[in-house]
Amino acid sequence: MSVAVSGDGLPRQHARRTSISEATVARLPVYLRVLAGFADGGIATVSSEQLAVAAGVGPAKLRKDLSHLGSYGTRGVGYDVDYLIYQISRVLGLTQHYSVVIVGVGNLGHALAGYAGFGTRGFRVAALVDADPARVGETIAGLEVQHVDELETIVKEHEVSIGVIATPASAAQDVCDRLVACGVTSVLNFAPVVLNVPEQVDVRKVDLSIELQILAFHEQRKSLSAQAAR
Amino acid sequence: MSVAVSGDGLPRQHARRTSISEATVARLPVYLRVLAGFADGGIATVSSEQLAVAAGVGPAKLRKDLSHLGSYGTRGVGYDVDYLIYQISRVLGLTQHYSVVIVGVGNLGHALAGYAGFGTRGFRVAALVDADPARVGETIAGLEVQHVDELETIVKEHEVSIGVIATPASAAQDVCDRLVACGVTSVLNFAPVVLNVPEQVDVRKVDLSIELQILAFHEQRKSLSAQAAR
DNA sequence: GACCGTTTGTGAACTCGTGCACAAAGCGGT
DNA sequence: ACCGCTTTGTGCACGAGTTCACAAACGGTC
Repeated sequence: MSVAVSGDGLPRQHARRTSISEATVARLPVYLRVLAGFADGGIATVSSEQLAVAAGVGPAKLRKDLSHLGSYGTRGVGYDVDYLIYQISRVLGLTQHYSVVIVGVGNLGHALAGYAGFGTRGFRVAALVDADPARVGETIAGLEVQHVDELETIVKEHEVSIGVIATPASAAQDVCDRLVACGVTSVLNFAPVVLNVPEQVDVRKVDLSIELQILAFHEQRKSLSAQAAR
Repeated sequence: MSVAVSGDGLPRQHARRTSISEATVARLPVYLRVLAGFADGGIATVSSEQLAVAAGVGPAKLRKDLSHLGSYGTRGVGYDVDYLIYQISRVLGLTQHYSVVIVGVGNLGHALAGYAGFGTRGFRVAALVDADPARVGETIAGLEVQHVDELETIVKEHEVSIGVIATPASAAQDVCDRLVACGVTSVLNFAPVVLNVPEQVDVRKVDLSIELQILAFHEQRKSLSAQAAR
């Protein structure tokens, strides 16, 4: 596998040596979690078959995914669990540390602040902020809630790279703009709006309402086909 | 279990005659929300261009998506907002009512119970259950928390069709099995595990940890390419 | 060292989703 | 009734992602 030779002098911002597709990147964290489970169970080696079953994908897809980040398996044997964990962590960038700021400390913000997933694997919640003065000063999960006016200061001081938006829909775009303005380039959005951001900023959205509606569609499809079969 | 394992090359594709692709279905709720905003603003007609911008997709993709559910636009004019809302709602199955049970009333369960998105558009939270006896009896968002042992009774009585799993990872598969056993065919999973379910059951997962790790990957990619440009 | 069963890594075919470009279709003005 | 402007719906080409199938590679055994 050769490293991409950039012959174009054009300063295109992405599509450089990505070579790892978005679909693969979305699955790597799953593999990582499954592997961590194997490691805890004292298993030193896994085959693509075992890993695939545990991760809920096909063995071929799994092997192709892993092949995109190098040849780290041993033919006839499988993959060394610890080594694979290290490699995936490295590719995902989890060997670095990322500071996260959570904006909006409503029901959801509370839950997020207490979520253990943030603490693990290189993520650290640097601050919690809210626009409601009544909430400022409250301590949640060992952090004191600060006012949203402090946002710029906080981002600069803690070198925040990831912003989590857990505000009402009406405030989300404004908060997002402010985050982007002070240099945040990754946003995780829980508000039910489509955020408008410059090209270099990555936004991932988590939207319960949408998930429910997708499930509703399939529910209807199933009940319709059951009816048709009658 | 019944999940395809080694050898059998049977593709577990659950689509029978879905003339609407999964990718399109995932976008329809977004269109619906944007359209609702237009309707609130008193706008009666929108072009694919306007809708596309507001929904964050390309105009061609939007038109193709809408064409999959019929020809509901008028050439030279655009789409009637109210009529399109009705048609998308119908296709998504939102004209029916769905009962939801939320399992696990920790931080996240609390937030979900209070989430307004459940109340709207045909979804009703029928019950909240938890395994912790200390939590049983507590009232959240107007609902009394019941013990998880009541799960089967609740599902039968309220004709629950959608189960939301907000338990710790260790309990998720067990809860899921019980939901499936009493007839639930759609599951929204917040626990960080890969659920094993029979073919006819749809599972959608929401996983904060995975989203963060995907963002981390892109953060790293951006910082690396910035370094290379130097 | 050669053989054997196992498992990886990957070319190749195939499916699915996206973007382009344009003809068909409607509306309003003359 | 015609013309010109606007916008939809869609055929087509392209690219991304998935699955298949198999040769190459490896450890263990004789």
